[in-house]
Order: sequence, then C-alpha cells, then structure tokens
Amino acid sequence: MQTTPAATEHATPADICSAPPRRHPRPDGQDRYTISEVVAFTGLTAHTLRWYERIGLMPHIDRSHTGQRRYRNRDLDWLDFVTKLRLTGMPVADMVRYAELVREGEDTYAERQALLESTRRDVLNRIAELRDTLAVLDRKISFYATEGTTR
Amino acid sequence: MQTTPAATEHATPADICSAPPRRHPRPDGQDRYTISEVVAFTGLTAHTLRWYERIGLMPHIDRSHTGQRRYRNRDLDWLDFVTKLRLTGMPVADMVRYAELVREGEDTYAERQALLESTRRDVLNRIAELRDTLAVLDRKISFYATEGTTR
DNA sequence: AGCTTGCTTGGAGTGCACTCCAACGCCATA
DNA sequence: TATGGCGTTGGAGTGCACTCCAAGCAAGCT
Repeated sequence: MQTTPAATEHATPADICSAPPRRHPRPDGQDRYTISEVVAFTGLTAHTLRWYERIGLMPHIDRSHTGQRRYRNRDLDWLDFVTKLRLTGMPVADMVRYAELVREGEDTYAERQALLESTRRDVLNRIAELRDTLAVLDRKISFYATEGTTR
Repeated sequence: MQTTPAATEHATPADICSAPPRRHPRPDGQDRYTISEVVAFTGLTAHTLRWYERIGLMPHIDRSHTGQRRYRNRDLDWLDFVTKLRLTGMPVADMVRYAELVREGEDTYAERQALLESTRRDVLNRIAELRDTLAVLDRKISFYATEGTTR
C-alpha cells in the first residue's frame, strides 16, 4: 500500500475534480465514519457496501484497531459518484473497470476520459428516450383526463 | 440470413442517436405479421415476445390456421408503448397491471391515469438525476482533458 | 420423399445486482 | 459477568427479466 504524504494528497486522483453537492450532510471536520453512518448517508445497505469493496468497486477502506471499517470523506465522495454512475444504468463491471483505472494512476487519464465520454453519450441518449416517453405519457394522460371527465 | 441494407445500417451504435422515431417501418396496409417480423420491428427476441404473452403483458395474439402467431398493428403499437415504459425502469409487474386495467375496459380510466401520472413523475425525476450526472461527467471529463494535455 | 426453415410448447437455465445467513468478535453499560 | 448492540466473514440465496433447450409440427422447395 502507498503511505507517502504525496499519495495521500491525491490518493484518488478522481476526487480532485469532484466537488459534489451533498444530499446527505456530513458532520463537519469528521473523517471517520462507521458503516452504519455511511448507510445513513448514502442509502445503500451495509451488505452492498461490503460487496462493493469485495468486487473492487471501492478502494481499501481504513479499519479501526478492532478491524471495523472506518470510511473517510473521500470514500463518501467516491460512493456519490458510483451512485450517479449506477443511475445511468452502467453495469457494475464497467464501474469496477473505472475504479481499476483510478487505482492505476495518472497514466490512465486518457482511457478514463474515453470511458466517461462514452458514458456521457449513453446518458444523453437516455435523456432523449425519456423525453420521448414523457411525450407519450402526456398524450395518454390527457386522453384519460378528458375521456374520464366528459362521460 | 438477412441481407437487407437496414441490418448494416444499425450496426454502428452512433447511428442510434440520429434515428429517433421509427427505426423499423412497417409495410403499409399490412396487418398480420409473423413473430420474426415483429422481432425485426421491435428488436425484442421471439423468446421475449412469447414470454410477454405468457405473463399477460400482451393481449391474446391472433393465430394462423396452423397455430402460429399473427401480430396486428395494434399489437405493435402496444409493444412500442411497453418498450417505452420499460425504458423508464418500470417493473414488468407494473406493466402487467396496466395491461390488466386495459383489458378490464373503460371503468379503469381513472386508475390508468393515476398509474401513468405516477410513472410520469418517475420519469421527470430520472431525467433530473441524469442531468445531475451529466454535470458531474462533464466536470470530470474536462478535468481529464486539461490534465491529459498539460502534462 | 426428403430436407430445410420457421414456429410451437413447458420448463429449466442464466446473469446481474444485490441480499441474507450463521457464527462469531468487541465493547459499553447494568 | 451478562446482555445488547454493532460489527465481521465466506458463502449461499433471491428476484428480476429474460434466455435457452429439446422435441415436435407444418409448409415450401427440389
């Protein structure tokens, strides 16, 4: 494991460019959270959090002296990002791939960029499809609304 | 094997986003299609079409004198709608529920409207989430773009 | 007549993303 | 010292949405 201060500074290079708006406010100045706190912040289950770690979707999580997980703010940032990726419908395997690239360091910037750009295109397509669907729904809803009231 | 140019046309995923409305035009004036024609129109597999019928997501499909399915235009319309609902992430069970309401006739207009309105809210939320995700992706992508070129 | 193609069925299998289980450890409070 | 609460693990189980299989039938072509 890397333990140099430099490594700590940009331990997860992905985090440098992320300043996410927080939906689950974290206590200020704290940087060690139990798994149940993370459950409360993220809405994920403890099972899922452990499973993410097992499959390599999470970096190694710090442990207390008794072996319990202590999540740090950068882990929560990463979880926020993963949750967003999941919402796009990206398969977990692809997210794991991205996580691997992050672990491999700066040499993978280009590949990470390509991966995210492909995801970006997927998201745009998905939004377009959803807007299409919305139009169909609106048409049907207004049909039911008028038919329901005029008879 | 199919040798139509259409098969070649949608080989590249890039074309998908430039072909929004009807990717598989139906022949004019026809109203009886074999299962394999419907496969070509919808992109669903024959397995899935039969499964949809078994679980009650499709109405009873007409049969030829030999017992083979003959889909009609209204069946294709229904499949288009189902496909849109599926894109919203609606569980199949909910779609089956809607199909049941349709079979039960006009008395269920109000309930159908409520169901679609709830779906509509889901779709709007989903679009908002995706836009959020898009913002995050753009931030990261531009980070990788500048970092990748400046070093 | 023989062969190929397309379609039929019920039931079993697959892949994904969790989700749960049993057995156990640590530790604070009563 | 005991009880409750929170945490740990590997492995097995679950639910969803397909997906495939084997065996068979009917029609069309040579």
